Parts: sequence; C-alpha cells; structure tokens
Amino acid sequence: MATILDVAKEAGVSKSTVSRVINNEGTVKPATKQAVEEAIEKLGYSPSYFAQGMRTGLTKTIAMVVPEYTNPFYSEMFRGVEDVALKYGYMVFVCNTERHTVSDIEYTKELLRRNIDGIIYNTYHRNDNVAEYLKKVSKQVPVVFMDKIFDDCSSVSYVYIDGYESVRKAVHYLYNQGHRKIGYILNSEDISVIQERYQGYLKGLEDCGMKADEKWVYRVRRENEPDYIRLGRDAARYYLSLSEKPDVIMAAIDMIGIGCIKELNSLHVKIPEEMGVIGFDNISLSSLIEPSLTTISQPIRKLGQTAAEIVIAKINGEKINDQVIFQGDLIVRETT
Amino acid sequence: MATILDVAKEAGVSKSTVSRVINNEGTVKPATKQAVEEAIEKLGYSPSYFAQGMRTGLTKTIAMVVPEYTNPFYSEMFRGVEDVALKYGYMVFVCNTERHTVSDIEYTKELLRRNIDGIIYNTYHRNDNVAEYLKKVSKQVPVVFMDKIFDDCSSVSYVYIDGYESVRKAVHYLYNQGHRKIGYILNSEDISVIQERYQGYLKGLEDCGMKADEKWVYRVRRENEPDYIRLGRDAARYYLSLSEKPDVIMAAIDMIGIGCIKELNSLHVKIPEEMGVIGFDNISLSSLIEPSLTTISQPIRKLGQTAAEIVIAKINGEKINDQVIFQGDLIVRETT
DNA sequence: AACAAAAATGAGAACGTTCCCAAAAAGTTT
DNA sequence: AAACTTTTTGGGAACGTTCTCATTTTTGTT
Repeated sequence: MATILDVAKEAGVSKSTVSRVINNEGTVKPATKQAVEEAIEKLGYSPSYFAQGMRTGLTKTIAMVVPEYTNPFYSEMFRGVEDVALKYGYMVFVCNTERHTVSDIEYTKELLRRNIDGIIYNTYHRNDNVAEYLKKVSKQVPVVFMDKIFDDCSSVSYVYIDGYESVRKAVHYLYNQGHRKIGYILNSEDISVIQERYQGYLKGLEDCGMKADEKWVYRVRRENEPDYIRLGRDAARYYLSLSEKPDVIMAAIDMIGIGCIKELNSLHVKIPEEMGVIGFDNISLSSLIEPSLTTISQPIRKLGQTAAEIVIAKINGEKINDQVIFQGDLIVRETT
Repeated sequence: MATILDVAKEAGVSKSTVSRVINNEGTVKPATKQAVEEAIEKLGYSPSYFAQGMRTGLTKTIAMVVPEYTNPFYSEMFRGVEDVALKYGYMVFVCNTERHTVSDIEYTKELLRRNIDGIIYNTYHRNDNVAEYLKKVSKQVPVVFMDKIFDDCSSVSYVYIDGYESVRKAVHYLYNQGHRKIGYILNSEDISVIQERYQGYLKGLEDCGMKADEKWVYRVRRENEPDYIRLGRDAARYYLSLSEKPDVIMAAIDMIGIGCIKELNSLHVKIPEEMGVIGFDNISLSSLIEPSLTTISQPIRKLGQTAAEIVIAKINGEKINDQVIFQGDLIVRETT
C-alpha cells in the first residue's frame, strides 16, 4: 500500500502538500496540485483510514440500531439511511439488538469505542435505565431517535411517524363509514410506538363520541419471537366469541391484521361485511393477501433518509431541523 | 477519553505493561496485572480503535455485500452473519450494491480502503470484469462467496445452497406425483443461482425421461426493480393461453409462484387440480397465501453463520473447510 | 555470597495521517 | 533594487497503540 510519503516522493513535494491536495484545503499551486494528483493516480494511493481517523477522530461511519431485524420495516429504512450515507461518504453498521445477548447499552459502548460518528436508534425498550443511558450518549455523539422514547424529547433529535394522529384519523374514517363498534388489537404495550397508536385509537373514539370498551381491546404481552399471525388468529377468534361483536378490528400492525384475515377466511366470516379489518404499516404482504388489507402506510424509506440527513448534519455541526414528524397515509383496500 | 498512558500512570507502570495486560500476552506478575485491571476499571478505559488498527492493520469488521436488500432472504442471512460476528467481536457493514450507483467494485474499493478484515459477497453480476476483479480481491483479503460466480471455484471459499440438486429432486417429486408436463418460470437468466436452478429442472426432466419443451419455459429479462408478482401473473396467463398446458408450474422464486397463485385464483383455476405451483425460497409469505405454496426451503440463517465462520477463520489464518454446499428442503403444501 | 538464568518491566520506534508554524518563493510597492 | 506582502511549501510534533530490544528485578544454583 502506497503511503502519503510515497506520493510525496513521486511528486517531488512534501507530505504536507499532498495532504493539502487530498483534503482540498490550504493553498497549493495549480501545477503542483496536478503533479500530486498524477502521482496519486499512478500509485493508486488512497489515504489510510486509520491514520486519518487517528488524527481527525472521525470514522465516516454511522450506525443504525434496530430491535428486530427480520421486520421488513427496518430493511426498508436501512435503504433510506444508506441512500444518504453513501452520498456523503459514510458507511453504516447495522446493529440488531433484540435477538442477541447484546443489549442497546453494550452495543452502544462498542460503537463509542469504535468512534462511530453518529447513531440512529430504533429501540423498543422503554426501560428507564436504557433511556437514561441513551440520553447521556446523545449528549456526547450525534444521535437521532426514531421514536419518542423519552417523556421529554425537547432536547434530542428525532424522526418518526405520528402513529397517534394516523390512528385517530383512521378511526374517523371508520366512523364515517358507519362503524360504531371498533376493536383494537394491541401487541406489546411496552413498545412506545404501539402504545401511541393505541392512544390515537382512544382519542379517535372520544372525538366521535364513541366510548372505549375494554372488551373490544385485545392485549398481548411481548414474547421473544412473536408469531404475529397466530396472535391475529387468536384475537379474531376472541372477537367472534363475544356476544356483542365489534364490526371492525384495528390491528396495531399489519401482520396481526393478516392473521385476523386468515382466521376469518377459514371460518368463512365475510370481510368486510360481517367484520372489517384495518392494519398499520403497509407491508408488502398487505396488498397480496385476499382480501387485501386496508392499512396505514408510512414513508419508511423517507424516514431513514431524513434520519441520516439529520445525523450527518449534526456531525458536521450544521444547523438543521432535527425534530421531524411524518404523517401516515390511509390506504383503503378491500377489508373495509 | 482515557488513554493507555493514563492507565499506566494510574497503575504506576509503563504503557508496555498495560498493553501486555490488555492483550493478555507476554509475562506480567499477577499483582501488577491486577493493579492494571483496577486502573482500567477505574478510568473506564478501552483501547482506541484507531490506534490499535493502525498498528495491527485489523478492524475487527467484516462486510456483507448484498445485491438487493429488500429481499428478506438477505435480512435473514444477515442475522446469521451477525450471530457469529458478534461472538468473535466483529461488527458488520451491510453493503447494498444494486440500487445505488455504487457497484460491487466501487464498494469493494471503499471496503479495502477501510481495511475491512473480510468480505462476504452476495452478487448477481456474472459480468466478467466484476468476476475477475472479485477474484483478485479474494487473493488479498479473506473472502467468502455465497454463490458459484466463477466457472472455476476451486481456489475460492464459498457457501451456497445447491439449487441444481434441489430443483432436480423437486422434479422427481412432481414426476412421482404423476405430473408429466412441467413448466418453468425463469427470471433473469444472468443471475447464476437462477440459471443453476433452471439447469436442475432440465436435468430432472432428463432423469425422468421427459423432454424439455421450450414453450413451457417462461423467460424474463432482468428489470431494475422487478415486480415479481406481476411477472408471475403474466406467466400464469401465458400458460393458460397454450393449447397444451403444463399441469404444474415451477417458479424460480417464491414471489413469482405467488404471482401465479394470485392470477390462477382470480381466474378461478383450481389449484392444484387444474394447475399446480411450486416455488423456491420458502419466504414467509409462501405459507400465508391461500392455497399455501409448496416450495423449497433454504437454511438461510445457517448459511450466513457458516459464511461468517469461514471468513473469520480465514482472518485468523485457521484451516477450515471453506467450501460448503447446503441442500434445500422440499416443503410440500397445498399447491401440489 | 556470587553468579547465571529466568521473569518482569520499561524506553522508544513505528504505524500514516493532520495541523501548526516556520521558511522559502513569488509578487507588490516604494 | 530594496523592503514588504502574500502565496506556497516543508519540517516536525502529535494522535494512541503495539512491538522489539534492552534493562532491571527476581529466582535458582553452586
């Protein structure tokens, strides 16, 4: 591997001059610059990542922490992050926390040791220890949260989709369609996004003068590797067992809604006539299932792009709007 | 950030001794060792990633290059890779080549510049330039290929699933079920895995004394962001338009098979009575669609784990079996 | 007690950059 | 042509490790 000294010798200048050419700063005579560039070309030189990092303290690397990698939501978000990361010469570590013994905290420590320039956190854990730690981290290194994980988010950067508002609007839509008995399936109440969606549901009911009825709310505790389909099926059977059945079910995520559809199909319950279903996420499957699922779509890739833009802007010390909330989009299909 | 010198001062020893303790090599008196460890603990010291890398040339980082990230196949494989990477203290860059202007070659150059310790290649491109370049790279840095991208693979490490054999066996299965007219849908002939599966199909036909019939082979050229569902639907309609229709269709990938199912469903063609369908991949959707899709399942996570094991063994200069072929598993469901 | 051998430790170079500051070269003014 | 600016260039320290080699300390032997 050629070093900066080899280039300097080849071009007949000092390493300082070569450095100036590489980083395009300071003053250097056009002729010299060209000579250096030719030498670089000739030797196939590129600056050592370590040596550069050692001086500047920068890695040109960001990390994206995700809680559950098989979820296509995060693959899609990754694409967005990568889109802009590459544009600015960054590479990205994908850190999957949930399935490993490596927790958010441990993973973060490793990231800090590696002098990661910035971190994008997707985290499920509303645990206070973790939250406090992450808040501390966000003071020492540029961080963007993809969720409202703190009660007071005023001092941190975040990007997320307004689940509250999206679900609230969906309830209005259902109300206008004539529905009066609306069920809600809630997985993992300790996940803040899910909780937020549920709150939107409650608000929607209130807006429309409907009363929340606990028997129409199906709650599930968090499992380790959740089988959402199973969960949806169970929920559907539960609703059918009620003497007063809801006429439409809202699922906190599409996969659960799809489970409902599967179960209702197999029990020959007509969708949406006898019971409607509405999901959240707009995963690709939701348009493929029959009948296709009405759901709320999120601009996921855009979400990732925005997060990356913010984190990089922060790294560069640029001022930017670092608190962005996107709205979900209701996609009406066959289940309502 | 505390440095090794701070620790040395704290423990009242020299930096050399601290280094010896950290790396657990050379000789150091138990008492001294303990003192150093206490100092490390007290100062919350951890060695600088850069300085270490600068000396050792190692990054404790591997990269996984994928051609198409939204494909859940790669998310699953990533989990396998991450499983073992973390076990050995490595982190992993995910490099998505296809959707960006960044090609395999450019991405690789960046990886080399960053002194990546090893690379796992998933690549579609059978292009000779790329292949030649990658082969060259595999000489200078530990590399594992997830595919047979060279005519002569004897000198490289690889892990993959034997699509040829898997499809050949599936043809035997269909033959034994009484099928004699077997169609094959082929996307992107320039992708080597796909080509290989197709060859398995041909061999299977030959084994069973059936003749390949070009009119039962539906070929599609590669598109940029392929709509596999659409493709499957088109193929299904094509087969139905034939005077002599196949009685079962093999799809090179599940998504295409699912497209077929969707189309046959909507045209009220009975599956599998009038026309059977069989896929390849066993994506989660294949068990959710109705009727559920018979397919060939691959041990994807295991695949990723094995690749990572090999790459890390190579980094450490250990001898290991670095050419592993897995077999797919036929999963019989409702479409056959 | 004297010496040799072994064990433990330390000093300093090296890795390849960036950056500060000084020096040299080129240009401008008087 | 001298004096003064401005532009361009170079020298060397610094970043935080690892590693070689020399030195000191400890242990063992006679």
